Amino acid sequence: MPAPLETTCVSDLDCSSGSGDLPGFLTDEEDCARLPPPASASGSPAPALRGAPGLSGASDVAGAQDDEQERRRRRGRARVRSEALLHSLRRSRRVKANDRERNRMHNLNAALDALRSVLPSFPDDTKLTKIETLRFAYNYIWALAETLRLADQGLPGGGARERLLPPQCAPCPPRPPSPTSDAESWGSGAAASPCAAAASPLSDPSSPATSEDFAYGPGDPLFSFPSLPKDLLHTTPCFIPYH
DNA sequence: TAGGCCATCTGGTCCT
DNA sequence: AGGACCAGATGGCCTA
Repeated sequence: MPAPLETTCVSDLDCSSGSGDLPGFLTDEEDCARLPPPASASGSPAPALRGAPGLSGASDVAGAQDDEQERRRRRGRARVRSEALLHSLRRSRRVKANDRERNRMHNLNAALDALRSVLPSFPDDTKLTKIETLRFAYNYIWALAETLRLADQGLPGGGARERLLPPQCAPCPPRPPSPTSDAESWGSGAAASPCAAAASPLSDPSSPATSEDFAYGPGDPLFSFPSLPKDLLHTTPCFIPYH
């Protein structure tokens, strides 16, 4: 539970807390500065509290007490105004910050949607989660780069790119779900990761690709839905650092 | 009902 | 000083 907004200068003794940036009202500090020191502090009544001309005795004391009470009331009202303004100022800044943060996250989500739109689609239109989108994009880029590399090596038969990457297929062959957690598979490095074996669509990255290495798709038993997306994304290369 | 995913709020930190 | 970025907290929704 987030801590509630703080207020300052809540104590009668606290007249130094910063609220001086709020224009148009008497701050606590100013309020305190204008008031004479308390009688208890000086040991004698402040000069301003001394009797007005024509007053003496008990009425003199009563008048001083009234003045002190009035000053306390004014100081209290000023403090309330100060705190209310400070609170509203903080509140408005917080609301603006929330708005910016919301907008920032919307932009981030829009970028993720744009990324999803350029990734190979699944037949059932399953929307990838955020983490799945990032993993899939990573794998997809890897597969495309690998495809280009193999094509540049002059894979026999021609049309290597078309054979390697059917348009409706995921870039990497799905594997049975890994028993290890994401954190384990992501945090242990590419080589040691259970994903490492699947990091390459080839059983051996150094060996030439065969059509079987990439031959999967809607006709492939491994290409079964709806389990594919999550299985694929849980078991395909996981090189994005996870912490 | 537990767990996953997500949106939002919030306070802290860094940068301009 | 204000904005961007980040991570933690929280609550809602959905699914197995």
